[in-house]
Amino acid sequence: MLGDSIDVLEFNKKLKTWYLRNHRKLPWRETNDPYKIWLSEIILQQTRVAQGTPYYERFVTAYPTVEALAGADEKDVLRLWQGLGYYSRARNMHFTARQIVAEFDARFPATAVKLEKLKGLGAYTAAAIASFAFNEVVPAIDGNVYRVMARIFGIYSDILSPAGKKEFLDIARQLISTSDPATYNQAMIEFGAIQCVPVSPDCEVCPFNTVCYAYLHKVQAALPVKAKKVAVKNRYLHYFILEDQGRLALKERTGKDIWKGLYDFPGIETASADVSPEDLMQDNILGKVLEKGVLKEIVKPYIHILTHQRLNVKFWWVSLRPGLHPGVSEELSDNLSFYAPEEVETLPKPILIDNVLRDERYL
DNA sequence: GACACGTGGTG
DNA sequence: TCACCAAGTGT
Repeated sequence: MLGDSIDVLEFNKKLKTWYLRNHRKLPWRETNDPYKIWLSEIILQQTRVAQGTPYYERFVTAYPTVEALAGADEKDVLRLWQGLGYYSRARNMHFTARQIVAEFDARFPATAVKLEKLKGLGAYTAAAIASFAFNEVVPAIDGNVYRVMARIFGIYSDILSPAGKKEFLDIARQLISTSDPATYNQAMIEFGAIQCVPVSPDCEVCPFNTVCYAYLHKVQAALPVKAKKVAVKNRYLHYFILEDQGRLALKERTGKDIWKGLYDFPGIETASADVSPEDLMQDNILGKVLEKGVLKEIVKPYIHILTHQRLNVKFWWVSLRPGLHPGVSEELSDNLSFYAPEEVETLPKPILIDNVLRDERYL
């Protein structure tokens, strides 16, 4: 399942050897105290070690135990957190400290499943605490681990999607050392943090460079895959429905834009929802034909949602006077042609175009 | 499942 | 300058 090229035992041996030789000494690695491990994990969420370490030291000094933290005022906790960002981490941590004292006699639950029920502890943090403090055999998969796994095993699943996460988790469960899960997890994280770094990793000194998929295929930069959260963009389109005795002018979309290969109407795009008469008349098909026909604004605006675009669309119906066709289409545009209703029905069109024609009782 | 949540570092 | 990111979680 991991691919025939990589043996689990061998992988673990190499990883552990690398870790014992290369890992950094970090204060929260010197303890098995679940409270301190928890503190460090919360602080390090989406936060660099260099930035979080001073906060960890201050918190341990100010609140050495979960009881001490539970006894603090929230505003003092937030004050100590000041500058770290993501302040809900501090509020949740304080809330959870009180819960642990009140409900669990100040003792941390010892399994990832139980830990994950606590506020501020998700899958990663729960697994990390269970593993580091209680030696539970459960993979702690953070951003570093996703990167390491994606590259070594050539996994292209989106690490931000639930399906992708499950895939990584399934593989990690096969991979984790059952004899020393804590070191395995620390090693995977540390390996990602200082060897298998996001940008320009030094693969020449990597112990896995004989088996690493990303190295062998030179796709380190492409892994892991994180689906881009492309902002939905607003676009404002104005379509002109040119009608010549029942026939409509349509053209095939050929560009790199949306709806390639489908047929729609001529039109313009504007920067905002507002369109001035100048916009409509200036350098476009409507300007050329308007004097030859009757313009009817279709007041109802259409909203059409694409994956990364929100189209705000207005239609303008232009009834051309008889006798213009043929000839008009050639004058207006190369690929613009007039089609009878039966033909319009047959042409492939965006559903938006189909909708407006049915709304207008044309189809 | 998308989005908000913070700050400082990096190319 | 600025997008992108760094040991994620809650809604």
